[in-house]
Amino acid sequence: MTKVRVRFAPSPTGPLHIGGVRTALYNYLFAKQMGGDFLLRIEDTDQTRFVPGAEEYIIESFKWLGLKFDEGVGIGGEYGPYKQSERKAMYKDYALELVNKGKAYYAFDTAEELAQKRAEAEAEKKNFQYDCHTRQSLKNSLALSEQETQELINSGAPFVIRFKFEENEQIEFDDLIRGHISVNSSLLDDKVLYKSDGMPTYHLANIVDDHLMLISHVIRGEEWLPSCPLHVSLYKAFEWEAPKFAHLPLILKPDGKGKLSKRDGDRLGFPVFPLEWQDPKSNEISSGYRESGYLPEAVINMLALLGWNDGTEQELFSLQELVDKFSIERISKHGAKFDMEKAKWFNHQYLQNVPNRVLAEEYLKELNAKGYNTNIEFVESIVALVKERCSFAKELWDNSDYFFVRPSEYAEKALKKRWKEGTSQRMNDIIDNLSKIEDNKEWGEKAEEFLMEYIPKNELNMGQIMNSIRLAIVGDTKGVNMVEIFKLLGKQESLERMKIASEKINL
RNA sequence: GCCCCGUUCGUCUAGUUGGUCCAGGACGCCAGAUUUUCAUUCUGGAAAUCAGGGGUUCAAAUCCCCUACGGGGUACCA
Repeated sequence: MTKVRVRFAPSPTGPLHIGGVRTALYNYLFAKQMGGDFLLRIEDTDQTRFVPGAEEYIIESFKWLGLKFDEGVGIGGEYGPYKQSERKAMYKDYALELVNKGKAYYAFDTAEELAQKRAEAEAEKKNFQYDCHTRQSLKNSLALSEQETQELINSGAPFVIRFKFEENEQIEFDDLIRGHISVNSSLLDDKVLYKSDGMPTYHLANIVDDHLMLISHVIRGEEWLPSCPLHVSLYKAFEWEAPKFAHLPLILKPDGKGKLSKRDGDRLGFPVFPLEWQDPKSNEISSGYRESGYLPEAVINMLALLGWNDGTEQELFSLQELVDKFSIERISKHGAKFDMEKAKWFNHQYLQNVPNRVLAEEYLKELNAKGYNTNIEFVESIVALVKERCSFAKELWDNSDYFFVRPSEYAEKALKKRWKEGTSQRMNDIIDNLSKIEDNKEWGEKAEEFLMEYIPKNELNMGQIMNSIRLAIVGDTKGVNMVEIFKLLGKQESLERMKIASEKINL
């Protein structure tokens, strides 16, 4: 059996779409499971759509995700170059080979002429197609005499080379996900293989490169399924063995219809791209998973499960587990709507596994940037307490700001519920009593002990008093266990805040 | 329009060769418990007449056909 070699082949026309990331991931998982190679090829045959920075973006994205290529752009390898623009010279010979074999032909119709044909057809609610029914009436080497053709070429007239589909032939192939597919060739149009600018189209380049690079499996998005019969026919025309095909379902937008687009992310508030991207022309910024606080492991896990599962109820998989358990047969056939709530849940799961120290170091930087001077041990103990209530590291602050700042105001709702007539006086009495506790490490426990005794003794309501204290110290009804707050804040600060509240609210 | 692919809870899906599926899990939602609060966590609940209609069969989410709907394609773009 030949070695498994798969490729991810994006075109550098902008940031990498999350659907593309999933395609790459599935390629990676399959390759690694089979002990094969995973290559990165850049398909930049359309020079008009080139976007500066896109290629670097793609490479950086995979670096962040932790998916390593074995071969390709940025790595090298013995089947290079891996950028199609650098392979430009070789494609023409292959196109000509097909012409010589009678499998392709020259076409001299200009873009304008074809556009007009299409417009005419559309006016009649029909569809113009360059195919076996129309090609004899168009300007090409099939309709023209050999001499006319030669003269046109010699005169330097621009031409393209088109694939010539045979008439009424069943083109059959098997898709690893969808099974057997059969299409009649008469329905297919004679796709351009070689453009007038001297570049191949995707169709030609991808077949030639996959063949030369010994690609064994083509795993790509469903949008390629309609042109797969052409690809299969090309392999046949070249008399090459075709790779196996697997066409992945698309990722759809969460609401409404259609495939997930760049706009949906910004509209619905979740990233569509792995990394933040600024469009070089419009300067428009699109958010990225990395910048939004997602962990790469969570993104990978989430994406892997969007259209695939291992048949058990397991949902959390490490990359290695995915490699071990992945199977193309278990990929679903239909598109999947992106679910941002589930994405969030995945991140929550993974965030809990990040060591407190690591999170604390990150958080400390954020605190320093905010102007708070503190130490790593203190931050680490805070992280340990509030981590589980966060889905993202950036939520740490909202869940623990009170450890660093005194409340500047008291939440209105909480105030109404937790601070009644006479509470200030009660608070003052409690402060007096707590002041008597020795200021050391045990002060928090001692304070609790005191309150557990004091509250019932004075026939007070436990919740009411504890929550008044919480309101005084935190400024809201949120926060971790009161004793933990006492401990971390220390006696002085805790009592100070209670005093301030008692004076400020004064009820 | 034409071609291709698809269609199980709101969402992601399980359901491999038809029977133990009056359809299971997860996210989300709702309720209860725990927590002196909020969040977390735990327990429970609602939630798909398996797109609809015809077959085949003793038996169909599972096989066949039709319809509807959804998606993709229909460029000298990938």
